[in-house]
Amino acid sequence: MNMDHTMFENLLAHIKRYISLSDEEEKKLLPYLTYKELKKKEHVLKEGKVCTANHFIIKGCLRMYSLTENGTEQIVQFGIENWWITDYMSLDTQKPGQFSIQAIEPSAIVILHKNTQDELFRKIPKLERYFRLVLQRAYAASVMRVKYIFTESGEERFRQFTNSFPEFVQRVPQYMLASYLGFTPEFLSKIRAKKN
Amino acid sequence: MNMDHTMFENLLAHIKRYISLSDEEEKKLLPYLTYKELKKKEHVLKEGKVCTANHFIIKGCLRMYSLTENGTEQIVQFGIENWWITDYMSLDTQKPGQFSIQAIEPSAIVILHKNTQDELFRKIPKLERYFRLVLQRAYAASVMRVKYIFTESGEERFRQFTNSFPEFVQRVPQYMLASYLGFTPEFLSKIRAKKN
DNA sequence: CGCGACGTTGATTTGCCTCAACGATTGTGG
DNA sequence: CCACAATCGTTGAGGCAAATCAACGTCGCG
Repeated sequence: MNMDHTMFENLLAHIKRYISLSDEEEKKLLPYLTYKELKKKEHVLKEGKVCTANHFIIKGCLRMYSLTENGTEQIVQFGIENWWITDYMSLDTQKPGQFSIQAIEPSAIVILHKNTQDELFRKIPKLERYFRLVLQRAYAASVMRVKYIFTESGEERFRQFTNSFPEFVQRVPQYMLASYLGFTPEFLSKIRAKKN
Repeated sequence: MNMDHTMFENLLAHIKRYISLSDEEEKKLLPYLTYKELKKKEHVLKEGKVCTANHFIIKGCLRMYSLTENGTEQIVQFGIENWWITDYMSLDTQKPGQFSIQAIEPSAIVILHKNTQDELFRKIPKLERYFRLVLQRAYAASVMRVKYIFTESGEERFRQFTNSFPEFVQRVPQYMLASYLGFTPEFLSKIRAKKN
């Protein structure tokens, strides 16, 4: 693990997009963060476990997913650089959750532990604002997603997603993209065969 | 309009579920709030307009929806007593939004205006925490909803929703419930005809 | 090299939609 | 207070988007 002091720079830069942060506040913040590198396919959370942390992605790509009755995996969220990813439901209730979180690529994350989070927020109350804004955007995006799921066909959603995130589509296997968009890999394959 | 000082009690009580609030802070908060009563079918936001406020529901029931290409309405959210409802996307970007918000029943709301919101948060920083927690729950619920949309059939989603919110199902017309759950009124009617 | 993971293609099936016609209920103006 | 229209829910026939199942090609990796 490459433990120099630049590990947290991406996160600090991200925070400063939303709020100002003095050098002193930065220093206070760092002890609450843990840096971790993840191998491809490594999990940070497994379905049925209590979620104990929030995860900021420095590098790489993670997915949050859930097992369905027929044994397949349903992806509900992807996370890439500069995104926070966690099971907020389990994190909030501290009960076993329904989601697993796993690295799709070799990745690096910063971990913010639940058990010290409130103490951190007491020391740097501004961070409440930062996370409020982060969550507001995440929620807005999630509501938009529900709208698209209901108003657009699978094919339309695929085309829009590809147009919006062309570089991301290259990074993940097609069967994961299909799962995230809510249809089967076979169907995605047929869409691509048509117009291409 | 019944303008006595109890208008904001529901909201104050809701805030105090998440954070403490002194009498003095309460007094500082009140000037930033506006109380409004809504007739059935009255709008607080129309698609294509910039969203300028967040809305806390004191009484009644509202829906957020969007017009589809074929002219029908897609409901993306319901709100009842003690819920905040707004188009966070438009509220954040201050660009025209994709959603309308309308009272389904005669309702009463408290309005928190965007243009004074930051000033309020500067006076009572604790409120950042309150909204962070509110948004965290809303986001968690939205992610769960996406999961159910993808992993359960329409019929299953209807049964689960009915079991989870039996009293709410009574309050809204079936065609709105069908829209929220992502299928047609005809289909909902056929589900009910089966097992009943 | 050989195996397992991933993507493709085709045949068939199905969950839900569309369209249309028809009761029941609500509400509104005369 | 009634008449009539509009709104809402129901039912049935037919159609379509996407799922399922199965077989096969290809590539990367141990």
